[in-house]
Amino acid sequence: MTGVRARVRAELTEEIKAVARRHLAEHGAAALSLRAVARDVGMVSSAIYRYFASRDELLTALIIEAFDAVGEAAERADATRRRHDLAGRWLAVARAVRGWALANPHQYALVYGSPVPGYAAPADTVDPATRVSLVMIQILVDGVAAGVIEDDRIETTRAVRKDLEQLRSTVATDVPDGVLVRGLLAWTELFGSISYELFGHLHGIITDYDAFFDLQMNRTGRLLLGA
Amino acid sequence: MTGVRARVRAELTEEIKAVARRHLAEHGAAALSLRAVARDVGMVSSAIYRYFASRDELLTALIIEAFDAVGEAAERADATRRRHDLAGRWLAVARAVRGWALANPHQYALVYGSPVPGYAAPADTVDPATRVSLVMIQILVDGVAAGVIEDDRIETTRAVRKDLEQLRSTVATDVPDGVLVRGLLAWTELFGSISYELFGHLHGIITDYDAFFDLQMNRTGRLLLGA
DNA sequence: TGTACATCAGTGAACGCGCGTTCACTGATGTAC
DNA sequence: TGTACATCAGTGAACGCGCGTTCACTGATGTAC
Repeated sequence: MTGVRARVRAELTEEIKAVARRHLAEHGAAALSLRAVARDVGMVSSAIYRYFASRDELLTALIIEAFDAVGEAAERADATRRRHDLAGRWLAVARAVRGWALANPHQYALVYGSPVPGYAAPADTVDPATRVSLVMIQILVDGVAAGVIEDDRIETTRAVRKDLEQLRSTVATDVPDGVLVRGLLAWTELFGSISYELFGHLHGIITDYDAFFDLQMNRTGRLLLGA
Repeated sequence: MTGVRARVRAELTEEIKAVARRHLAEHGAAALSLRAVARDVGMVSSAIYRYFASRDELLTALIIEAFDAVGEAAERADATRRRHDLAGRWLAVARAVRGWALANPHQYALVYGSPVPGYAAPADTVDPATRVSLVMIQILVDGVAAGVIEDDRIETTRAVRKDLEQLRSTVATDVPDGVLVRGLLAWTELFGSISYELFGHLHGIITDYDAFFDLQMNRTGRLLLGA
């Protein structure tokens, strides 16, 4: 029967990724070693090369996985709220992203932290990366369609106007510039807050992280949705 | 004359730090190697141990330097504006921090990016780390003293209230909770924006980074200072 | 002021480690006639 | 259906690399009498 070799191959590829994911979760991306992964899979180190052409290719697979995981978490959280409950959706998504980050700090650092030295992300990682942002953009699109989110005037350069136009034409039909900018601001605020907490900059300042995060995201949500 | 040995020692310590700083700037913290630094200083690798007890100690020195540098950049920028020009001060400080980050991306990543694997920051790094935040807190303190910044109501837990009280009692006398929270939000927004840009997440979305940053920080400033 | 001793900087070799990647190979699994 | 050949997975040894840290040592610089 054709395909049995292919199936075993697919299974082993998955197993290697699973072990690599565990190593990443435990020791971080910089410490991810092909040899160590091979040892844990029960292979000799050179055998990994039948499945991944290099360490970078394995890293790329993990990055795609991480983007997918956080994207899925955001989508699921978004789906738990009614479509017109924009504030609720925003908070749910924000909490979901933070929850995923706290549960998978090294994965979070891999995709949203400082770049891995010597690694350049290939084009394959672009699409999975956008998945999570599409969730938030959809909140904006829905809000604008329902007439609930108001635009406001912004002053900026022609280049930025063009960037926003470009962004709108690909994913955010009908969302005006002012709203788009607020969206991007909320977005960086979300990742800024999570990074600040996760990378230890609130240590000694805030003790009740959960409540503080909600407080911040509620404010950000009001900024995002209110005029 | 006593002290000549000490002076030479101090000079060499500085030289080692300078070379290490250059290596950090060029290759990042993870790639910082005692042996490579020693080579560039013109010493045998073991000689470094007369000056720094370990690689971690050298890293600590670089972290302190980086915090000091960004703190000083913020202070200088702050001093260029009139004391009562709160919005101007905020934008100047924000631009200064970003400017420093763009000029020294690896240093920025060292202190504000994902933690260096296997390195735990010692207590010595806490004081230099706060220097830059003190600049912004002073803007809030001045604004409150001048009666320009208004408080607003926040809903949160007792634990967060206590955290804010603690923060106020050490550095931000008379700044009410609502303003403190807005300050922290602006702060994470600033570092979130810089990290987002520096770590490549705006790539393909924004081309005019300077204008986009100003746009964001102007908004953040209004949120911070307006009620 | 001159000498005896202590302090310290820098040397060079070594320890022990782990890494990514290549390569010639064995043996099993699939494919074509 | 059975045989000959091609494909592929996995092996084991090796290459060449660089790292942090330790240690016994030499020789120069300071200090005390």
